[in-house]
Amino acid sequence: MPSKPPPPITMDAVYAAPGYLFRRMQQIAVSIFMEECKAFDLTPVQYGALIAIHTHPGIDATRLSAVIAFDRSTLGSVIERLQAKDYIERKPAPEDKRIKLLYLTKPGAAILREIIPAVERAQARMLEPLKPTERKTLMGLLVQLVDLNNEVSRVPLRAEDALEHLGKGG
Amino acid sequence: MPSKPPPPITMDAVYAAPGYLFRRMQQIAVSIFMEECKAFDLTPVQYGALIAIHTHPGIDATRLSAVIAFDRSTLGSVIERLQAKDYIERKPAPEDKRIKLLYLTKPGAAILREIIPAVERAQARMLEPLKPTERKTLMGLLVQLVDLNNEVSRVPLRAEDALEHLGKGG
DNA sequence: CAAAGATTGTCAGTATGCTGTCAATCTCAA
DNA sequence: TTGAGATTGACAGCATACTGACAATCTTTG
Repeated sequence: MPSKPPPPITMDAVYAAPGYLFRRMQQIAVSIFMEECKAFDLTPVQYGALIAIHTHPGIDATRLSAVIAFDRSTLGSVIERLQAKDYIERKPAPEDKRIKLLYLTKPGAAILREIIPAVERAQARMLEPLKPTERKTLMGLLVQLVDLNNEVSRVPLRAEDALEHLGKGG
Repeated sequence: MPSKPPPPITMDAVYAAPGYLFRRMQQIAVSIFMEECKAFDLTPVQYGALIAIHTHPGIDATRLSAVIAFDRSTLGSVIERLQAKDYIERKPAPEDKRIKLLYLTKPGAAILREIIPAVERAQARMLEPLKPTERKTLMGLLVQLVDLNNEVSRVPLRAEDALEHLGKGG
């Protein structure tokens, strides 16, 4: 009794594989974002960081990395670039000498307000080829999938857990 | 008559945005791939390149970049690494001194055969949290979306067009 | 054939993304 | 209180990803 034959090695299998499709969509999404937002010189990641700092003023880098599902190491350089553009500032935490707290500057808050419509356009364009019902279905499935796979990638903390300290004393 | 109010600036909006979900899923997908394939020391991109060279022996770097939807610049270093591992070899094209043709070596073909089951496991794990019907729906929508957005990102050629030269001359 | 234009592989430069490590600092238990 | 362990930000190192530029080469056109 022969065991089942090995799967064929073809590109067609790759093109239909989840891994390929996710990589390709990410590629397309970044491309559309950069196109719509090119007037602002902000990357998707930098935008995400600004939004998170706006939502949680005084957050530290480690917690920020958890909130935007971003590696702690890489985030350092992202913060540097945002600081160089004068969009954020870092203040030492009084009660803990290790921590530096992150705040939006006035220009940071301003560019965030201005870029939002462009980001909305970008997000809409990514799904534009689909019918409205299909868009809802896709987004619903993706939210589920990301949520249920949440512990897989090395994000150290869930967003909620990461922000416990902001509740007390804020 | 006031125009519609500006959208609220919150992380919730980010978490439900296509751009965020695509980035997150790509992150998770790579993480799962690396986990399942860690015995082979191959990245998803290197795997894709090997598959493509296997499917199209004698392909050149530019066409390869089109086939796997990969930037021409980045592909240079990927090829270097695969060559350093002795998985591929490059031969100058006799009729065009600019071009170097890519071939799998014996070890390259061997590792490809061996890694396939691990890749299959990885691909399955990415969708595991969903029900079978939902997986099919999601993959169907993603194939559509990637296909219809194909010209957006800077991939220079469609896969089919990229391979015209391989038809003539066998 | 010669000049204009396109293609190929490569490089420099920037920005993610990851692992692993480290010193400084904080926390907690003995 | 002191020492073990955890946390924080920083760094080194590797691997994508992208833009733009370049010399070498090929193709097309006059």
